[in-house]
Amino acid sequence: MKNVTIKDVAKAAGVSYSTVSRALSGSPEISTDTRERILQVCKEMHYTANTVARSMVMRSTKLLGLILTGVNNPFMSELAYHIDRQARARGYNIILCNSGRDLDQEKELFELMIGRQVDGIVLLPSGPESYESLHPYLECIPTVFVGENLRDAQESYVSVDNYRGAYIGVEYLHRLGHRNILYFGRRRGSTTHQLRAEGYAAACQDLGLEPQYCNNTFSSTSIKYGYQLAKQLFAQERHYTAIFAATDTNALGILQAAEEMNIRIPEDFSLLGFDNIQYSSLPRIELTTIEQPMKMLASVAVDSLLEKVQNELAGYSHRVLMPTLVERSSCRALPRAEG
Amino acid sequence: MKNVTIKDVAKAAGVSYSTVSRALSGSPEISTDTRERILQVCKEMHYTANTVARSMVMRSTKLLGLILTGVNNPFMSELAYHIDRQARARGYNIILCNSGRDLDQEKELFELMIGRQVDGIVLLPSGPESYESLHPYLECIPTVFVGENLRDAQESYVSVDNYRGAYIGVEYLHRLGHRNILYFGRRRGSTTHQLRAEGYAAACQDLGLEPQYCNNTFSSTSIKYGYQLAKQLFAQERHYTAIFAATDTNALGILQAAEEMNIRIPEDFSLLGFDNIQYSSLPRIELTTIEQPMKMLASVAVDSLLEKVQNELAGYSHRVLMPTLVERSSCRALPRAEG
DNA sequence: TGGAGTTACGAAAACGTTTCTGAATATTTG
DNA sequence: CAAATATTCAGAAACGTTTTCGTAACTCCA
Repeated sequence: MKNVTIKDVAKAAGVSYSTVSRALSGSPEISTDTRERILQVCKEMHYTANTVARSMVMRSTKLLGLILTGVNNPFMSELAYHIDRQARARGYNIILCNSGRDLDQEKELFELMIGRQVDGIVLLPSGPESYESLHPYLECIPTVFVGENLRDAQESYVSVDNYRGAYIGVEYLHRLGHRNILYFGRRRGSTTHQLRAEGYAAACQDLGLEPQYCNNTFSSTSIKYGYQLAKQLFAQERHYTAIFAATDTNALGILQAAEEMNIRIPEDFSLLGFDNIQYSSLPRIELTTIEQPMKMLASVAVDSLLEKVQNELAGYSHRVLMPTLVERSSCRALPRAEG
Repeated sequence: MKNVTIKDVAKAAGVSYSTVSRALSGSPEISTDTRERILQVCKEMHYTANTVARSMVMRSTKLLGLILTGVNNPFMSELAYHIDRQARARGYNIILCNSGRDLDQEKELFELMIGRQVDGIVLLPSGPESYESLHPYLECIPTVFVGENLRDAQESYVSVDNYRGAYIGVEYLHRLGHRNILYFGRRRGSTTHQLRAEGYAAACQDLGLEPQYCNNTFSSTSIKYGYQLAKQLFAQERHYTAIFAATDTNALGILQAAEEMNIRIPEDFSLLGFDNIQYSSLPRIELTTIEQPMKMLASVAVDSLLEKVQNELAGYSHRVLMPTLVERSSCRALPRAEG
C-alpha cells in the first residue's frame, strides 16, 4: 500500500501507463474489459493517484486557501466549518492560514498560497485596509472577500447587509416600545461597522428617534473592550432603555460589566446584539441578536470564488445577504406607560 | 507577476535554469556575483517558486493534514489555531478537514490526504474506534492522535492526563468541604471518558467518599444532552452538594437546565467542569473547571508528528500533559457545619 | 608552462501524472 | 473483397522544479 504508481499498475496489468490513466479517468477511448481488468488491479494494489503530479499537468491543485485572522474566533470557526463542507462538496480542499489580523502576515500568506498554486483564496480580511494592501496579489489569484463589505471595489465579496441589519434591529426595539436606544461600539474603521452605524442612524431618523452614542467610537470588537467601555458607561446616568451593540462580542462585554454592577438585563435595559455567534445562544447568555447567515455566507463565498476560478473572464461579483432577527431573552417590551 | 517560471528567469538572466535553482537554494556551487544578479532578476520579475513542482522532486509537500470532527467546536477550533501556528513556524501548512464524527468520512479523508501526499496527519479522532478503523492507513502515513488517550496502542498520541485531572477535581471539591459529589456524564465509550471516570472513582476511594453517578452513563457530550440529562436529574431529590461534569459542554447543559428550574449555582450546588473551552470563561457562565492546556497540546502534537516525519524509523511516542484547575465562580466552599 | 585540483556552470534525468500523436488492429461499406 | 473508417492502445511530450553528472575554465604549484 505504499508508493504504488501508475507504472506499477501498468506493469502488473500488462498495458502501458497511459492506458491505466485512461481507465481511471473514464476516457471513452478504451474497451470495457481492459478498463475493468485495470480497475481490478488498481484495487488489488491499493493504488491511490498522486494528486501532486496530477496538479502539475492539470495546472489546478483543487486547493483553496482560507486566510482568516484566527480560527479560534467563534464567528470564523463557524464560517471555516461551512466553507470546508462546501468546498469539499465541490471537490476542493482548503489550506487554513491564520493571519493574526496582521497585514504583513496576510501578504506573506498570499505569496505562500500563490506559490502553492491554490486555485483561489477565501479571505476573511484583517480589515478594510486589506483590499489596498493586497492589491498587487489580487490580480494574480481569484479571491473572494467575506464578511467585509467592499462597496464599490473591483473585487468579489460576500457579506451580510449590515445597514439593513442595523435598521431592522432598531425597528424591532421600537416595536417593543423603546424610544431611547443607545448604539454601542465602533462606528468607523471597517465598512462593516460604518454600515451598521449608518443603518442605525437612518432607522432612528425614520422613526423619529434621537440617535445616541457612547463616547468612544473607536473601540475594538473584543469582549474585553466591550466590558471596559460598558463599565465607563454604567458609571454615568442612563438615558436609554435599550442598547444596540455593534457586535455580539461587544454585547458579551456589556453583559459582564452589568453582572458585576448588579444591573439586570433585560429588566434594567434591553440588549440587542449583531452576528449571532455560537456564544449568544448559550444558557444564561440568551442574547437577542441580528443573525449573519453563516452557512449561506460560506456557501455563497465558495460558489462565487469557484465561478471565478472556472471562468477566467468572469469578473467580480458582489453578493449581499439578508440578516434576520433571532429573539432570545435579552430584550423585553416596555410597559405602555413608557411607550 | 503571473506564471513566471524558473526558465523565464534563466532566460532573462542569461544562464541555465539549473543555475537559477542553485542561486535560490543557496547552493555553494555558484559565484557570488551571478547569484546576486539572478536574485535581482527574480525580484524584478516577481518570481515565486512553484511549490507543487518542488514537492514532486523533493518527495515532500510540507503539508500536514488536520482531520477533526468539526472546527466549529470551540475545543477543536482553539486547537486548530495553535496547530496552524506551530506548523507554520516549522515551515508547514495545514489542510483542514472536518470528518463530522463519521468513521467512513474519516477513512475517506485519510485516503484523500495520502493522495495529496501530505507529510503527516494530525488527527482529533471521532472516537476510540478510529484507531482500529484507520489501522491500514496508519502504516502508510505518519500520524499523531490528539486528545484521545490511546493507552498501549502502537501509535503516537498526545493527550492530557484525564485520570489525574478528574482526581484533582475531586480533591478540590473535597477541600471546599464537599462530601457528596455526583459524577455527571459518560463513563465509557472513549478512553478519555473512561479515564476521567476512573480518576473520579479513585479519588473518592482515597478520600473516603461514596461515588455517585447519574443513571444514564452513555450520554453524548453535547450541550443538549447535558441539558436533557440534567432535567431528569433535577426532577429527583438531591443527595449531593456538588456536580463534577465530565466535560464543559455537559456543564453548560446543566447550567441551562438549572436556569430553567430556578436552581442556583453555586448556591444550591457547586459545579465543576472539564476542558476549559472558551465558553467557560464568559460572563454569567464563569465555570470553574479542569483545563486542558490547548496550546501545549497543539505544540507537542506538531512536534512529535514532525519527529516521525523527519525520521522514518522514529517509532511512536506517547505524551501525556498535566491538566490544571482554573477557579471561577461555579464552586463554593461549604459552611463548616456541613463539612 | 603543463598537469593536477578546484570552481562555476550547462545538460539531462527524475518526480507521477495527463494528453496528444500515431499506428495497429478491427469493423464497416461500396 | 478491397478500401475507408473506427476502435484501441503504445509512445512521447509536457508540467516546473532539484540534483547528478560532465566539462570547460580557472587556480595553483613545480
